[in-house]
Amino acid sequence: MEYDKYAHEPFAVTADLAVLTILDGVLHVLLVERGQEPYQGHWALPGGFVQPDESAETAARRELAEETGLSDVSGLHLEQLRTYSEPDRDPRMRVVTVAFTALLPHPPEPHGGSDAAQARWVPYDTAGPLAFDHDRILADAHERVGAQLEHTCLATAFCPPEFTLGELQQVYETVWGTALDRPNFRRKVLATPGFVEPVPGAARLTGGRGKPATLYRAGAATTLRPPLLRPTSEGRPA
Amino acid sequence: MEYDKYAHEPFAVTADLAVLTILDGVLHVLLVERGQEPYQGHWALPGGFVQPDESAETAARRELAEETGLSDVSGLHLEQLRTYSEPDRDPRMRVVTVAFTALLPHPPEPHGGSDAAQARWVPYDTAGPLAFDHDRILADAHERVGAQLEHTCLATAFCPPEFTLGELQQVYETVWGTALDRPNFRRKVLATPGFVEPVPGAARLTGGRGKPATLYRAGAATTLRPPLLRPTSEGRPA
DNA sequence: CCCTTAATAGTCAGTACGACTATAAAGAGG
DNA sequence: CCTCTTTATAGTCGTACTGACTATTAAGGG
Repeated sequence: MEYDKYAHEPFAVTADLAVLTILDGVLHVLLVERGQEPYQGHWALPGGFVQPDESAETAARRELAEETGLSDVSGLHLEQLRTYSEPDRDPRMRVVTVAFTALLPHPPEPHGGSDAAQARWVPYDTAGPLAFDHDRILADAHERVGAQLEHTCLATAFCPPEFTLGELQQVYETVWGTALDRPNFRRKVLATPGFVEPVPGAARLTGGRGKPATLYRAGAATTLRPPLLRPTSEGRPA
Repeated sequence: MEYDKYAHEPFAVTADLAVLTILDGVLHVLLVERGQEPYQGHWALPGGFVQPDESAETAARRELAEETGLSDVSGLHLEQLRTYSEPDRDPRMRVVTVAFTALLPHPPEPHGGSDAAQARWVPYDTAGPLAFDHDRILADAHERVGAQLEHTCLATAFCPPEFTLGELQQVYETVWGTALDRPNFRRKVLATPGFVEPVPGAARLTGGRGKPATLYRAGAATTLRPPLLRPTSEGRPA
């Protein structure tokens, strides 16, 4: 790195977030409506400028707290996705964006955020054309999360502290968009030590219609060996 | 993203590279010796400032060409690793670094690079304390490449256009640091459609001592389904 | 009281995998 | 020229895992 080259051009650096959650069995993403040009009135991923004293991670967590109104975002899953730096991705100036993915269990109502724009949970499939290159960022986030489900215990990040195996399976089915065989999924999950552990208490009391399910907690494991691969569905180009 | 917040602070953006290759069965990384403060005389990952008209990817590829002296870097594997943005990672100013990994088959002698510093291939294990947070970047790159070998056909990027299965296996063994069973490795690789394809010509003529091996080319596949998992070695914390 | 719903248990054949053994084809050294 | 070493390649075998099922259990709804 050559330092005397500096002052060539300053970059603005932002941290943008693809905040995903599952509402009523449908994958949702948190979007904000832009209150100003460019792309005024368009929907975009929440985010903001990285401040002088914070890292991109810190900025992302701060923005996440502001946009969702969550009081405690310290335990939430936040992961760097990748950085987008094409010169023309912003019509106004040179902006480099470090994108993050965040996974929420049962999300709160986003209360407009601290900024003028309003925030809303939007079904992933109907997240129309977004501002800037946010369509691509969102697609990258979806693909990344889908891939992570195969190799990590990340799925529990979509679930509340205590959950049933049915709910965990729904996470996989929702993100992957495929149906899974229930007994096989159960066998696989329980055979992975540290993925989930049963809650000593009793079964679920919620207004479910069928047999009550036992509740589980996230275990200590983070990686899935062997992985839980999504159905080949032959279509996936190798 | 709020634009009127801009002008708060300019960031310098650099693209740094963890260029890996295998020399004599040992994983090597390309390092440059810094010619100026800070960290003058220390070794560091090659890299440089992103110019106004280029993306981080473009800058990384340009730096790669400059440092390695390769005339054609268009076909080489280059992949974004992650971005490092801690406020204090550079003692001089606020620098955000987009890190990349690059994989080379048979590398050329690095001829000092275009910048004053000299460049050299250094065994990964002896890549001592590096400047800035480059130790961490290098470790992240190693871990990422190791993980990619499990799920992608990336290993061929370490090999010349035509290679033997023994050479391909050596890539896995070198990066993972573990020995693999040769017949099983061979069975697995050949059972994955599109991973490698035999070269119609004859076997290798090189001065090998044993039975000549058939030559293979990289196939069209990019992902490995099912994955080629590294030996559990029980030690890996799940 | 029966039907529906959902959770959980269990079966079974095909496949993948790890650990081996065996054979083939080259060079090295006497 | 023969043998030993080296490396590639072929094949075996028992275990574990997977996908596709069927069966049973425990709730709620009409």
